[in-house]
Amino acid sequence: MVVVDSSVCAEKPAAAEPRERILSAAGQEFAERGYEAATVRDICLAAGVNLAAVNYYFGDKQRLYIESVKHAHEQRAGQVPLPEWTAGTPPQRKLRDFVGNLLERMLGFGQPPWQVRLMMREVLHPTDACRELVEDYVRPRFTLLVSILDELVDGRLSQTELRRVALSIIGQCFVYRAAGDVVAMLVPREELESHHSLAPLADHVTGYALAALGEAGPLVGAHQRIHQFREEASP
Amino acid sequence: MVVVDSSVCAEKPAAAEPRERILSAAGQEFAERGYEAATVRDICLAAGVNLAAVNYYFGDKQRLYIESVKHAHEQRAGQVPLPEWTAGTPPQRKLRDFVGNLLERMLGFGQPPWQVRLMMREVLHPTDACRELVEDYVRPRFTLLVSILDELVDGRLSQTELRRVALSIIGQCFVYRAAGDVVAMLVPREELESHHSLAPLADHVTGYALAALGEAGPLVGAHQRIHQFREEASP
DNA sequence: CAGCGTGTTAAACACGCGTTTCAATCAAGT
DNA sequence: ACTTGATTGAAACGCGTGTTTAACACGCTG
Repeated sequence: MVVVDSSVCAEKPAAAEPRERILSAAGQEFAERGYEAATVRDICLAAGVNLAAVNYYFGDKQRLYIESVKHAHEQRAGQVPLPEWTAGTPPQRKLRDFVGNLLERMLGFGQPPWQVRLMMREVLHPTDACRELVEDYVRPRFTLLVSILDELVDGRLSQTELRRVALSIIGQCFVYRAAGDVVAMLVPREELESHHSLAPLADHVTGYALAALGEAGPLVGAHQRIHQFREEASP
Repeated sequence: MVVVDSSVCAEKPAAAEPRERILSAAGQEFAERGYEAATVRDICLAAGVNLAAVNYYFGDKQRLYIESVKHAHEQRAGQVPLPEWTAGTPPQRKLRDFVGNLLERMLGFGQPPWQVRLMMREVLHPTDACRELVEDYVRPRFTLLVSILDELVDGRLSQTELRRVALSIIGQCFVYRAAGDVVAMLVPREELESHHSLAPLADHVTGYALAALGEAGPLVGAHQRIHQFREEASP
């Protein structure tokens, strides 16, 4: 009967602690087992709170799920901000930065892996609560990528074609995260590391795109060429 | 207590009917709702059989799931066979055929969409039962693609680089199926059709790869160029 | 101190699930 | 026609789930 919204908790940082713990535990459980298979009991056990807490703070399981997805996204969003570009930054460099940024967020080095996994579930089977997440978060990034590509080809491709190229770039990054387990079965063990480390992947995807767009030489025999667009000391 | 295996049903085509119906209904339910959310009751209701039938034919829910995944795969496998190539077929043509074939299987035109959706779930979260599916089915295709690419660049790329390119190609096709709903949110309504129809997509992916590998001109201003590699009358 | 709201706890509830049971039915074999 | 085994039918059983309840502990206010 007691209605609790986030603004109340923002005023009381001491009381916000169990709420945070529940959100974190719920995110992990939902990401690992899926919505149906994850149980409120396990979540509360992992969070170290009583079974009734989830109902007290969130009302029911579904609203807990929605909040945990948002929570995971908000944590992720601030962690890997886009680099700052000056007016003179060449589009090739922007593209490399964007791809590196995208891969860093998707493969999530040094960050808890369940956050992305949770969002991947939403991508595969969107729920009402998270369509807004696409609007607020995914679309701006997508639009940015399209504009970078537009600058790169200097208006020589239509918007339709630009979107296709953008989806090609995203798809190449996407497959490593979404189908990561299958990828791990397909490539030799010793090669896996290079397939899942950031810089070689980003170089490959960027070089692949630049070559396809005629903004760089073909991939064949051009292994090191795009290194000029890479910042050496990554943050 | 009664053990029933498929060989027995193969001898009695009349008795094989309910088994097939259950498999089909189960595949649909599992694909739509996921393993946990799908209920045996709904499956039996949709199949028009009694609740006890699933236990009689398959033992329990898990074995029904495994069998339904295999069943969906086997149906799919025979439906879209790879085209026959002669010794003189150029690798560009092979690549275009392969990509078209991959997209046709993934986007599944004119075929029940739940079969692919079911397998997508497995790709995202592989279960024990379906790792063999990767070995028997995915790996041969992947190896074939790598060999086509190898023939295309005539040994000028290492196996590691070839695998990366292969994954890039697969990723581009993959994203349209796995993240199809999100893609639908990102591109304008009227453009959706062209993004989800086979020939333009296959042309784009193939052209993108050929351009990146230096086997064709860049995408910019080369809209129609790869049509020479496309068979006009697709089966 | 009494009153009250906030947070927490343990126990219980109602429901839907996978699974089992057992009798009824059907199709041959002899 | 009777027997036998395979198949189907309806009902029930446990069990685990999400959710609710009511009692309790604490801190603050008047």
